[in-house]
Amino acid sequence: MEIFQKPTESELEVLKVLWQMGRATVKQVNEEINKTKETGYTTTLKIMQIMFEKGLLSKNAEGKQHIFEAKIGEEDTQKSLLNRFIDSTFQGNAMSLVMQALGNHHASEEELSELKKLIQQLEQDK
Amino acid sequence: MEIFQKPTESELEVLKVLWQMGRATVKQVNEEINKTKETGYTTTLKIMQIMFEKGLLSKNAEGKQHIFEAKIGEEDTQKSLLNRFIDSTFQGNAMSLVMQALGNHHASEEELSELKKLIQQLEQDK
DNA sequence: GAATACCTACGAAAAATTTCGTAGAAAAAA
DNA sequence: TTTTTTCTACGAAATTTTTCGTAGGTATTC
Repeated sequence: MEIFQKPTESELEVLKVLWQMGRATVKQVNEEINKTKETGYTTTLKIMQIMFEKGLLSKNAEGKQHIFEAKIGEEDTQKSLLNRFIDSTFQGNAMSLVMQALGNHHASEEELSELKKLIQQLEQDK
Repeated sequence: MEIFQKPTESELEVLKVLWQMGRATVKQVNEEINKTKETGYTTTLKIMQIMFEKGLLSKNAEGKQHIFEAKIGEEDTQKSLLNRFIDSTFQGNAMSLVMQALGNHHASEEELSELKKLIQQLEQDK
């Protein structure tokens, strides 16, 4: 599941919107992105066209407009980007990343107990 | 501790070497980088000069050569990059990143018990 | 002290990414 | 049917990042 090339920052923004909405027009994606950051319509369009060429998105003509969908899954992409990030920033030391993330971000009780469950599971799989 | 701008990929490579070596000449950094990826000496030099201008590195003339040092710490930088990464890739959901990292990477027993200790601590700090 | 080796400075080319203007096609409104 | 609106396509400019060639300076060697 390491086939696709790393999406750029802009591409990732588009993917996030599409993962959330499922399928959307350029206009919709652009509007969503504009909640965070001002960007022209044609800019978003261009990014999405490039992503289509790269195979990151699929297109579907519906009348004059095109409906886009992400062709790469959220989890897979996160996984792949996470691995890269661990290598590039944490020297491959995943545990160090885990500890830092846990230390810096507030975790609810539920989350902690879920985490404990996962750890137990990992311990059993020895 | 969010003052510095995000280092580029190349800059991060330089930082990694300097964090490991403490202080080093361009030549040393370049040699280290070349173990992974072929890069010309002047390329590395240029990157390091830019980093110096940005305040990411400090320089120290010693004879004709300059000794460089990282001015930003490894942990702080990791922390800052990690936050950005969680936002950009995991929608701000740190727990989701933790779970994925744990699931995908093998953890030793020691690491797991260290992790459990941290969790206990977090639970107490409620 | 001339030749050689070793470094840095600088600028500019190359590559990758992002942004946007303009043209033109399709649909909707008048 | 003409006008207006709404989209996409395309190309090119702008920006950012990376790469490298060349010039010039300092130390080392002969």
